[in-house]
Amino acid sequence: MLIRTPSDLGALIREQRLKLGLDQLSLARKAGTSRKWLIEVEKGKSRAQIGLILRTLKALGTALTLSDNTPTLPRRRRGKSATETVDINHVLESLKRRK
Amino acid sequence: MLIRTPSDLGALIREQRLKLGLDQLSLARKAGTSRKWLIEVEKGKSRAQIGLILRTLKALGTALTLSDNTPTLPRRRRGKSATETVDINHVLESLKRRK
DNA sequence: ACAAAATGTCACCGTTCGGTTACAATGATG
DNA sequence: CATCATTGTAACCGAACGGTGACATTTTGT
Repeated sequence: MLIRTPSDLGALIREQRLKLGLDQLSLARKAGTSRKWLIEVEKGKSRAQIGLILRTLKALGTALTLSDNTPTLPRRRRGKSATETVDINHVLESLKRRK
Repeated sequence: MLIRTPSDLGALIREQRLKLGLDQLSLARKAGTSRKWLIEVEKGKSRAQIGLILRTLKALGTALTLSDNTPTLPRRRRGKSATETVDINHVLESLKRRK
């Protein structure tokens, strides 16, 4: 998934945190930040510092890569097109959050 | 290439800027930042704001993606489950811990 | 070598940061 | 219901932010 806005990033951080079964305090400690900061970042804080962000991603076992956005020709998937995957974590997350 | 530190990011931004034949002032204007800020970012400023970073990357025609480095599970045979990347036991474990 | 362009450095300054601490709200479990 | 864990909110405050504009240095082209 492409990260184009701070909100995208916050959502992914939260998603990954929950995927690992960490609460905010645990992750904040692991990343060397404060829980307050993590809360704001997960909400999409646009002025958060890149250094803390990268430390947090590292604590989550992830890293960023740069994707060239130059218009590419549509590419055909190899094999069955049914390889479109379902994000089971996302599904479970949605179920948990239903009111 | 993986972006693990602010210096990694700065180097990539500079590289991409030069690749496009832009000078610092042009890119700064395009991204809605100042030249001073861009200079510091290209040098690896760790406290640069994520929002400005993302605007800059957009102006460069790029975006970020998240690469998951969590230890992967043993490979399975090719076929449907070959694309499965979720450790269901881990997920359930996580859910239990939420009590 | 010279001029022009690009890059780097500096001081000023209002704004915002992020850690800390405490407390409230939400939610899951029994 | 009561209890506990998790998440969200608030005020305080020294430190750093990022824009501006001027100047210095380096690189580029002729």
